[in-house]
Amino acid sequence: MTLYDELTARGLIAQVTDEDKIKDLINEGKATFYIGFDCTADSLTAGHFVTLTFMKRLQQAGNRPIALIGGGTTMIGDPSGRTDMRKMLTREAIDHNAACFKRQMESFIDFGEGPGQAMMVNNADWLLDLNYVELLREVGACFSVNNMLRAECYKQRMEKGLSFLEFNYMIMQSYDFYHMFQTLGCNMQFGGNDQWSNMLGGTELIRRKLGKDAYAMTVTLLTDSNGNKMGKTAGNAVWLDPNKTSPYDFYQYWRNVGDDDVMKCVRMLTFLPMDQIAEMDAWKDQKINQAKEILAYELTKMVHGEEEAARAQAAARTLFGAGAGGDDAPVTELAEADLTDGAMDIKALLVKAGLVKSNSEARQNISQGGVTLDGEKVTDLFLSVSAERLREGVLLRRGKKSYRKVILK
RNA sequence: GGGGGAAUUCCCGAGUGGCCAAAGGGGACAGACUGUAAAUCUGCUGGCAAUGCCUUCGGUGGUUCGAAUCCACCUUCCCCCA
Repeated sequence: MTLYDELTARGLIAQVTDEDKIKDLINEGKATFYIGFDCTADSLTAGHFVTLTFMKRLQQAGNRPIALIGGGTTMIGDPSGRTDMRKMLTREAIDHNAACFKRQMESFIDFGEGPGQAMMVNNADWLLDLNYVELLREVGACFSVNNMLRAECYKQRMEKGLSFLEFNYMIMQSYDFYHMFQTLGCNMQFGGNDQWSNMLGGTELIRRKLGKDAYAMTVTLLTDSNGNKMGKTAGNAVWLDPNKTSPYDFYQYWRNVGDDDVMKCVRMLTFLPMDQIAEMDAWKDQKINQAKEILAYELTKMVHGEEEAARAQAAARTLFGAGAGGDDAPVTELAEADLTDGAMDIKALLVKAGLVKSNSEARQNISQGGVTLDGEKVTDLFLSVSAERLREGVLLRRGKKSYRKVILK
């Protein structure tokens, strides 16, 4: 099975500019492809996951990835899929975020100087020095505003308002491709499907300016069966940084995907062989939970390593299985200073363990019967837990899925 | 350049001097039912030493016994005309 066929079978390819050329290019490992990252946060998210694994697949076939950090474009802000304007970040913040991204990417992508090894570049290096009038003459002339306004990415914004700053995002992104095509031999751009129109801007620019062909390929956006983007819980991103989203929570996110979405995720995100996936496809009802476990395990392994994945899985199994052991539970340590009169109020304990945000929330969860302490339902809002008991460690659980071991040191 | 409008809690959106911690919906969270799923139903949704107190309705000042609501200025956005 060729790489392209596999990508298609996995449902990863959304759109391509020239199917035959691209097939040939990537199957033969002849592509030098770039993908842009808008570094608006200090960690990649589960939303970037498909893209990262896609990059990895391409690299494994001998293609050379270029990870482009949008140090320059982040200063403009991509209006795609947004109804509001992005915050503008300082140069320092962007640099910091870029460094964080690279560290995380290194567990997927092989960076280095050799053939096929990935490189990381920052478009601030060329965008920030552009001269306005020169740019207008050089590339501005190649863009039709009429066409740009028809682009999907601006449609939404046409109703809500689009600043000239953001309108230029497409031009900057196109310029990136044009620049790297010439300086790095980058012949293909790759990205999320929401980037399609911006990407076409680049191939178009290269054709007009240089009379050469460059290609673009987009990856299917990972959405659930309701059409919502995946990789978010409660409006917050699921981060790849273990300090922002613990390996356990990361595992749980995938363990809890809807029935209708499991196999799609397995296909798109894991590196399991296609025949194994075909077999899993037949699993139904109760057995589908096995597929979810495999999905969660595989992904956690990729991001946090085998050891963490095994721990998260063991923790989940004890917690949701028969025994309420909890030896693998995430631990919160308390100090004597956290106690008042040699004991701790149950609400304070919940807050301290990070299971709830405030005492009020704790009160609510308790009165709704959602809190258990060592497996026993807490009914007393003013329950006080003694130091002795805390010293031995208690298993605190809120709702079905959040729990923590709390121990006094 | 001229004129008109808007900014409300996580989001959408009501409220136009006290009855407002602020309707309604969405989302989130908890409970029931389940399979750690979905759907459904119920509860809940600013904070706290909690029949009370504190902070919140773009920002800063002001009027008033009392302001999300009125006034002034500022910021951002939208619409119409040029």
